[in-house]
Amino acid sequence: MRHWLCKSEETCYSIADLERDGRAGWDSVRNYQARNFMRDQMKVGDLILYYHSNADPTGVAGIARVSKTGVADPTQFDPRSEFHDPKSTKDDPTWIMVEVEFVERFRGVVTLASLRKEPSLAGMTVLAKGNRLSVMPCDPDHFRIVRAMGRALGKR
DNA sequence: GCCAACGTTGGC
DNA sequence: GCCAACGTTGGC
Repeated sequence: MRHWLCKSEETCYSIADLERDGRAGWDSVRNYQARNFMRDQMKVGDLILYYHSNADPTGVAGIARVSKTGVADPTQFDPRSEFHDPKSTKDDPTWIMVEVEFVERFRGVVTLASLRKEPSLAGMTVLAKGNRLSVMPCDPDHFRIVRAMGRALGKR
C-alpha cells in the first residue's frame, strides 16, 4: 500500500466537507504529474494526508483513503466549468482522477511550520522548495509521524 | 498583494 | 530542441 499527500484549498473543499459528504471525486487536477500519480499508481485502500493549502493555518487536517480509481474527471466535459477541456473526449479522457473517502479529521491542523520543525520529517516531499504538486507520494514513515502529530492534537 | 518557483506555450 | 514569455501555485 502506498501513502500520499493531497492538497486542497480549504475554501474550495476542506476535510470538513469530505467528512460531511463521506466521499468525493478528487476533481479539477490539471497537472500531468499529479494526474499520472492518480491514474497509474494510486490503489484502492491507499491512505492520504489531507492538506489544506491557502488556509490559515496551512497544513495537514486529516486522513482520507482512496476508494475508487480510474474515474474520468467530469469537469473536463462541462463547458461551463473553468476546468473544461474541449480537447478531451469521453472515449479517451485526458483527466483521470480517483475517488476518496473520509477517514479521520484532526482536532486541529498539523501546520506546515510544525512539519518543518520536526527533524524526522526532513526530506518530506511536501516540504521541498518550490513544490507545487497537489498530489504527491508520501513516505510511509513520514505518514505515520504526521498522523501521530495530528492525533496528538486530540480527536473529534 | 507580493513574489519565488515551476509548468506550459509557442516562436524560431 | 531551445528558451523567453506567460500563467499558476501557494506561502507569507
